[in-house]
Amino acid sequence: MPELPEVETVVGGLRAAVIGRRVVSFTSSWPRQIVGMDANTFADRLVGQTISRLERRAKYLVFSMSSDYLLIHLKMSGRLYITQKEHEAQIDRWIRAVFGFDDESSMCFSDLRKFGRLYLTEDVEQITGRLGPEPLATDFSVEWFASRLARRKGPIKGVLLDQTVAAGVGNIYADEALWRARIDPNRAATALNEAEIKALHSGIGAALQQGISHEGASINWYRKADGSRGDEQNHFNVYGQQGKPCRRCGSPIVKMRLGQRGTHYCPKCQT
DNA sequence: CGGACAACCTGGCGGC
DNA sequence: TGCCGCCAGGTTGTCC
Repeated sequence: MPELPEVETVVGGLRAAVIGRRVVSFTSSWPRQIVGMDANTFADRLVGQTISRLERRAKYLVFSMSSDYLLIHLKMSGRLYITQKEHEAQIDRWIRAVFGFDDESSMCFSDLRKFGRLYLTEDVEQITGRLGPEPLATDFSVEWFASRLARRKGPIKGVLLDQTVAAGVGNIYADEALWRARIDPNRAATALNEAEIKALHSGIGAALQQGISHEGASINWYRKADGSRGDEQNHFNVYGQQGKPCRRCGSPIVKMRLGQRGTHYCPKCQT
């Protein structure tokens, strides 16, 4: 589920509620979500720390605490909600962890598929160090992007999903970016010319920006921090649009399998 | 190092 | 209805 725009939306929805909050309790019903230490160690170390900042890095939420960073990755089905203590149980069926705060509110981590992960570390780089630049920041330059593509023989679609290339892009926004750039997802990354790389670079930015402006895509599990849905799913050009006419040329959108991922594109105008 | 693929989980959906 | 297989916004480990 959540890619860069969804995580960005969740971060924005949580920030006001968590900044300045001290963690007074932590419970987990699925300890395997905690990476690198057992649940008791995690809880003991976390409780008492105060949240000073909340940022997004790629698809991670990064909470700056008194002496550690708390990182959360939502993977496919993770949700984060702010709620009052007495309402925790009724949020949804898949609450795997609850962070209790000093003002009686809680942050609930719901995760149907149990792929989501929690990290507590003094050194945030240990977890985010291998990620590529933020695709919406200026250090994600066309030149840098081109240099990364030049050493990848495989299909461009797969390269867009590589978090060391465009950190935060996932399956939806990769397909949408390729449609915007009119590039066939099967094309070898090394075969793209300068104009195509430039178009793809700006296609990535435009697709992500549109996702953010619609507060993410709620196809299935993604929810905002207040439990409501995003709207981006109503604005897709290709993702999930198989059989429907291309908004640009009218010919039917096709879904295929590329790598292990469903891939949506217009065979007529993406070449 | 790169590529291919299985694994991690649960639930929804289409087909029979 | 019921069962079965397939699919899903992601990453990581293993093998070649």
